[in-house]
Amino acid sequence: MLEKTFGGQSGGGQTYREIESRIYANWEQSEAFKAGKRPDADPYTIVIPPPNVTGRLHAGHALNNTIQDILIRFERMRGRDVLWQPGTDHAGIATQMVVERQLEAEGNMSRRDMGREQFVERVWKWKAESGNMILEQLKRLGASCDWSRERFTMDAGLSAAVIKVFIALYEEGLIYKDKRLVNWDPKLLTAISDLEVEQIETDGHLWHFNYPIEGEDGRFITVATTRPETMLGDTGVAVHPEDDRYKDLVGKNALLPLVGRRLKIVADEYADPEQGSGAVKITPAHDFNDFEVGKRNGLDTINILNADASLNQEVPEPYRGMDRYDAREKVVEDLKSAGLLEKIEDHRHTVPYGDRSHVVIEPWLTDQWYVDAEVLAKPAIEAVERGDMVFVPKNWEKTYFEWMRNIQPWCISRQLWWGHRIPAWYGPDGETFVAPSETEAQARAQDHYGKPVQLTQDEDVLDTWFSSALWPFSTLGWPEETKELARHYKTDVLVTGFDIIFFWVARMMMMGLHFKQEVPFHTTYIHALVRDEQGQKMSKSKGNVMDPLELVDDFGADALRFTLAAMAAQGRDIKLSRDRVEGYRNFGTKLWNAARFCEMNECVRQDDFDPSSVSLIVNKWILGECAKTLRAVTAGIEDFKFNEAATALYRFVWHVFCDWYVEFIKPSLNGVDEEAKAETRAMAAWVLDQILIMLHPFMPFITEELWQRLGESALPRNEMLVLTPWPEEGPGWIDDAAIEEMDWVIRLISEVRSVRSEMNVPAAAKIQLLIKDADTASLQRLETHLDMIMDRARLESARPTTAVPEGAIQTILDEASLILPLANVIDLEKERARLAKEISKVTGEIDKIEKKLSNDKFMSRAPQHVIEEQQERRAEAEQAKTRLNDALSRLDGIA
RNA sequence: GGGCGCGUAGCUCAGUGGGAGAGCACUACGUUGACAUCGUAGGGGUCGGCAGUUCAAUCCUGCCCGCGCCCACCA
Repeated sequence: MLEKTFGGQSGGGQTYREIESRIYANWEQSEAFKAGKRPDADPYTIVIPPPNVTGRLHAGHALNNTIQDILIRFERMRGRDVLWQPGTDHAGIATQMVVERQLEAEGNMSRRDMGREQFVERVWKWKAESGNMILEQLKRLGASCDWSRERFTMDAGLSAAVIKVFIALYEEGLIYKDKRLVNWDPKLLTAISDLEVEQIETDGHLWHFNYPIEGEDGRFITVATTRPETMLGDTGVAVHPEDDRYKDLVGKNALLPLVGRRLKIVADEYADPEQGSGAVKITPAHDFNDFEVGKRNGLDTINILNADASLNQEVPEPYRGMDRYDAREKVVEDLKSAGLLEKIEDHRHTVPYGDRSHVVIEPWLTDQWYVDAEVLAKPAIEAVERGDMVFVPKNWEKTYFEWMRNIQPWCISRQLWWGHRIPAWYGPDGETFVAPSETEAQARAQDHYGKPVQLTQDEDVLDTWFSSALWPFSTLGWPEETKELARHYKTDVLVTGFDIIFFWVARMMMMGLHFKQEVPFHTTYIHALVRDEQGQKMSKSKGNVMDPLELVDDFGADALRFTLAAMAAQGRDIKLSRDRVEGYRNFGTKLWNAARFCEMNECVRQDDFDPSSVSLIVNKWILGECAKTLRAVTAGIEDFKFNEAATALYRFVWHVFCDWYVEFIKPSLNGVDEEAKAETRAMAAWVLDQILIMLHPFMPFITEELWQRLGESALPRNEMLVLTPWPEEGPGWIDDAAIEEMDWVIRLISEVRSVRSEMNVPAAAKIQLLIKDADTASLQRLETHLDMIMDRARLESARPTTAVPEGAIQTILDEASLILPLANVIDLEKERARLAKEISKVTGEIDKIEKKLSNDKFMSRAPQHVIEEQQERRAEAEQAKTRLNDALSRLDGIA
């Protein structure tokens, strides 16, 4: 016998965590998630977006993995040979930061004191101890990954893939080293890519300085800047070539205050005559635009910053070693005292911040490794143009194209220790040897120099996204030609949020096409971002993080999953609300109790049961409704419309199966017609099974549990639900006549209930008392009122019908007779108001239809069936109006 | 500056070229029978505004208002 609920106090006192981990263990033990067990079936493959090893499950992960798991479980049930490839990402910066923080907290030595080798060892130790948490958390969600194939981006195999790709691209000239301005993070002391820079709107100032012109006493040129401290690195001033104000100054020099350097005044289109004074100071070493201007005009590039953004030896003595912001104040002050500060304006502009360090990024001149993304992007653009890879929703391809068509060189070197070290070695004269190993590099160096030399390996590691870009094939064994690679590449669907289209999707496309000559996946499903109830992006600093694990603890994984699926409509952010999760927990309870009802009534499935053979109308009807639900759920998942699938299931289970079917079959189950009873029992059991199957991808735990438990008391199950085949609709399952008939019955009953409820009917016993005491006058009033009630019911029943109406009409009469004695509690005013309102509503509708039907154009151009519909509607409305008016006048008669 | 998206019930959101929907919240009534993690019923919306296309617009088009996000630029 089933308990009252699945989990919780009335569920045998077991927590969701206990029950769910038991079920999960069973799945794993039976290797249900293992790929390769159906060699004759079509493969279906998803690679997980590898969470950072430092990750802790947040709502975004929960959504992302719920969707993947729905797809995976669905396709597994449809018989495909499914591989959901799991793993984690080494997350260079994030992980290094976590471990460094830990060292700091322990009061141990810093990373640099410790030395590279020891530090990396320490990170590995950390990974072994705590790097698995996120995957354990995915298991709690029910994720059915093939854990036997778990990978890590720094595994030997994946690292080999990284080296191979690096060397191949280097040899093709698509990876190169270059000295240029990069986004430098002065806190983390590493270069970062454009994508890791966040532009943040900030209130700042615009300082206007006067630079004296050399040889022309008293003449100045005014320049403006948002960053006064950079003036110490100025090497020129630019004006527009067509700007008459400055034409005579081009070729002359300005004198840089505080420093005394001569600044060449150059003509360059970059200077915008409309902006400020039209003259702009040029600091090639510390501004991306200025760098280009400097290059074009042969200006010096003077780097005035240290790695930590303090000022270096290139500036006059008083400024040396100062922090950039202290230097800013001092520069302004000094210029002011020199009388060269023209003015200060308030100015709102964007300032670049590091997305991890949250400090202001400096453009800084360094040697870094770059990928020639433009060349790699070309095939990746074409593949999407051709439709080899489609975005769902399609709109995102626009974003993808936009970025890919304007792609910049990708800076892939990072000045970190945790990551794939760049396989480049340098000879004593700086000659570069890119090779798979130091031994190999040595050999090449020997060839080059003619003798053995001392080599030093490049200190840098690769951007984490470099290895992520290879994930769809590196996890399958590439560069080895494994059978998994042959079978599962290309993969089927990539599921991710739009925030990493550039970081990851685009780069996987580039690498996949370059090294496998095929797209890594044929579909990318972009889901919404999860936000909190206020619509804010969840973040720790805002304190609005909704912990999915807490929700799982409180309401079960199924409830959270169903919530996310039901809210996964495309094109909008998801706001996760606890109430909603609770509501879907209740849905699970409802299902559980429907099963409990079936169990109590001995509704057990029959081995040879053919659902299309049923004879009772109610059973024909539920079969049809079930089939319609099956269609909706299947189509919903196939089309990535998870909310539609979830809604269809919710409605069917609760509002069709529980609300109506279960109520309708109670008489049969308690009756004496053994044949009807047997059919109904078998049907109820069969429908319940269909529900469990269809619901399983969404709510795997509760459905699996019910599947097992319901199998105990009757026919044993052949296999676990997780491996049970998805249903196929049989011929004749949808019987339109039965559905129409039952729809009408349901409408009728609802109407009667509505009337009853409005009459405020108390318990039957009370009614009996009232009847005894009722006087003639009130009885008379009630009779009149009864007519009105009947009118309302007839309104709904104004159609010819079979079998049911007699009984239904009887029901109305029964119900109404109960109401009879209640004349005294009827609020006549309220009833009058209600009638008046309905009359005006109906009148309005009639007017509208009338107008439409008298429209010549409508009559000549609208399709015939539409005209007929409208005429029918008008007739119905007029009938209704008549009745309502009658009722109103009778009501007036009572009063 | 370029692009994307959103505005529908008190709240959160579905949805459709031809009769406005769900969940939650709210109100009333109801618990010895699957389920109070429940049931029955009810109130509540000129579908952001204006114009256009159409026989017909909440839906398509344009403009406007409000909100959000992405990219680029910013002396």
